[in-house]
Amino acid sequence: MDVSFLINNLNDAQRLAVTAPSKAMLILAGAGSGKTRVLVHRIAWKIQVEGVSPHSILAVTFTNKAALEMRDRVEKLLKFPTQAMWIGTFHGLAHRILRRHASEAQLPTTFQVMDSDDQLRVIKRLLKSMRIDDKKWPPKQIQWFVNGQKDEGLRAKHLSHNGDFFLEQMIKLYHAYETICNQSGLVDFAELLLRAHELLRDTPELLAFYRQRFREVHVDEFQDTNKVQYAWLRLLTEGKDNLFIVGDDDQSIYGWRGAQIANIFNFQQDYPNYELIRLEQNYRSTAYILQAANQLITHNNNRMGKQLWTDSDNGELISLYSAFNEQDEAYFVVDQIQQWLEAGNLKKEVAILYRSNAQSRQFEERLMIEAIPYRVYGGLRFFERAEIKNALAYLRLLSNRNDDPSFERIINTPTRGIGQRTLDSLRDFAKYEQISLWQATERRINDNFFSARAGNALKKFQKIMQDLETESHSLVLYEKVKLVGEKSGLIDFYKKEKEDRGEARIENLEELINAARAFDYPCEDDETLNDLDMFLAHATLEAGEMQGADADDCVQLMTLHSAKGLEFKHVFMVGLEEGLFPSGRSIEDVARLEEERRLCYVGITRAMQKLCISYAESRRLYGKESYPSPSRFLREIPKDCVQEIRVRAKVTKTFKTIKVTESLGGHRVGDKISHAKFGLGTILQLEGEGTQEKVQINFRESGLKWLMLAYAKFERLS
DNA sequence: TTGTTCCAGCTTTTT
DNA sequence: GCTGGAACAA
Repeated sequence: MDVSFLINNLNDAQRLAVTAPSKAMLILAGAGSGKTRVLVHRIAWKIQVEGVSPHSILAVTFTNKAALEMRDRVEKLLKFPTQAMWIGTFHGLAHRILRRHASEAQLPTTFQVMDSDDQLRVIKRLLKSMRIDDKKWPPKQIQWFVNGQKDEGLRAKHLSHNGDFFLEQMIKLYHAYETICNQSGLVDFAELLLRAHELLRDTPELLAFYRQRFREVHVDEFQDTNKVQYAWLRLLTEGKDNLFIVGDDDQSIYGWRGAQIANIFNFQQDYPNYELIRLEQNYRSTAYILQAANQLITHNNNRMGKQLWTDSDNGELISLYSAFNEQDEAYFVVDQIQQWLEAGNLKKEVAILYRSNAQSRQFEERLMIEAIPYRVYGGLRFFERAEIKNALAYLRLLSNRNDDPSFERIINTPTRGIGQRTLDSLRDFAKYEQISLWQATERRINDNFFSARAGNALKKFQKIMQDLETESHSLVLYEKVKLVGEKSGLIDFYKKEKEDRGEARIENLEELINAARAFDYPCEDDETLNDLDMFLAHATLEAGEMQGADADDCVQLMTLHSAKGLEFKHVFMVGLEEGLFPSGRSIEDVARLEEERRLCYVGITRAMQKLCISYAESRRLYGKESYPSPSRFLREIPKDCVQEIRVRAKVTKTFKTIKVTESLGGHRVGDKISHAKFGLGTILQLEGEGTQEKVQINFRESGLKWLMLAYAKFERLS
């Protein structure tokens, strides 16, 4: 059989990686070097050439998007279905294993997955019930602590405080949190991984089964794995060394959420016979862009070392724009986008990348004014909307009455006259009797504990759930979802809301029904899982996959983090200022600063043809004006890749209200001055009034700058 | 129960 | 400077 199509279009390094025998392989794949391609072809090669059963393939990614893409491309390459292969995210696969072996993992068969929002609610509730001051013990911090420990593979019982009061309290809370989760049958994201690891570690038959089953284990973005994820991979492949990992230490940008680049070194130690292949040929960017990226990243010490190269031309110089403030920056960027579009290019080829979400607003406003369609990534996703989460909470409670967080969420949504007092009483009783809120409600109703009013309200709620139970029994999934919308009173409730808002919510609920109708979970023959539970888990694990097709031609706005893995012909990297990028919180710590630099590296390497970098000399941040200095990363990019851009003539249009004058505070255009920091220069423009007086100076050493007259330290040379 | 007001907090984000 | 949550009054 002719298998040349599997290797024909690969370079030498890629071909080596694809055709290497089954053993520990470390593929260091630079940005744009075709790593997904290698993974996809490798899987296809194993099946097509070496006769490995699709059943024996495991491929793990971090995002659903990446998993989907891999599945898609393998399918296109091999031209046969990929259902039998386990291709998915760490969390998705861990969930799958836990569902199959729920009882061995000490979970109820109806266990559900909590997202971070649910998790935070549980913690807040917990603090209340333990009468702990949430000012002194911020819920976010506790969440951070718990997840951090779980990422490290540690449970509360493994931790000791050694007399440290803070730790002691944290451990106590961690413990209490574990108890609640277990009672309610809830599993958070970190727990999925931890439990799946413990399950395999402590159940030899299962471990043996999965070790035997997965002959080829592939991991994408390995630099982002945390300790538990690595331990899980290690369990599955120990002894057989059938672990094929692809990663790029220079693109590790998730250290703050537990990712350990050290896992690459651990891998080298744990699999001493590993083979290393570097993919250094870049097929994405022009030579100038690559040169900038290469040079920037050499400023990091903690790296394995890698030099990207390309066959392509130098391309255009990287543009650098020094904006006068954040509005000027937005004006400049949108102006450049218009030029790009006038030249006959597409909107979707353009991306604006920023460090923090708050920066998007200026660009949105400007794009809106110019009527250029755009799309902002991030923000609230479909399954995270309040109305959707409310409907899902009814479904969860339907599946599992012990799900207290869901009970809390909907007991009075829509309002049915169950007030704080009633709830507090129920909570206390449930806590005292160690039963769920649902059970507490039942018992209190039977005992006629409450006043007629509160009691009736509770009975009403109880009846809703009972009716749902009996009526939904014979229904298919989407009909159940539909029924919940009606019976719960949510639809009626939203109908009464202000028109726009309520209408949108009802539309979303209808969309949820559609999602349920279309839901089709990957099912192997041996799996007979409850479709409602699977749908609910899907909603949590793939909260973002409902977003519309990105086929629309829009300018793309996103953070640098979410740009990883994507590429655009024209990239704007904005806000390169000390304190913003690198983030002020990372400046003091070398490791964190290096992560910021990698983030910058990721940003640069997203660009295929044209890269524009900008910074503002003044920026409004948290309501007050700041005067940041340009990012240190700018100095780390070689000068000969960069050209400075000036478009003053156009930009003054934005500042119609600003008075441009010939002289201000005794200074005149054309004056020669000397500045304490920037040295000698000439005044080019003066504008503004009062405290907003600004002066533009052309410095001999450091070029054009706008300075605030009130702050600037310079004197006139006569 | 709802609307108002005040106050803290404020990278990055997937799962 | 904006937002979300909590505390408070009507």
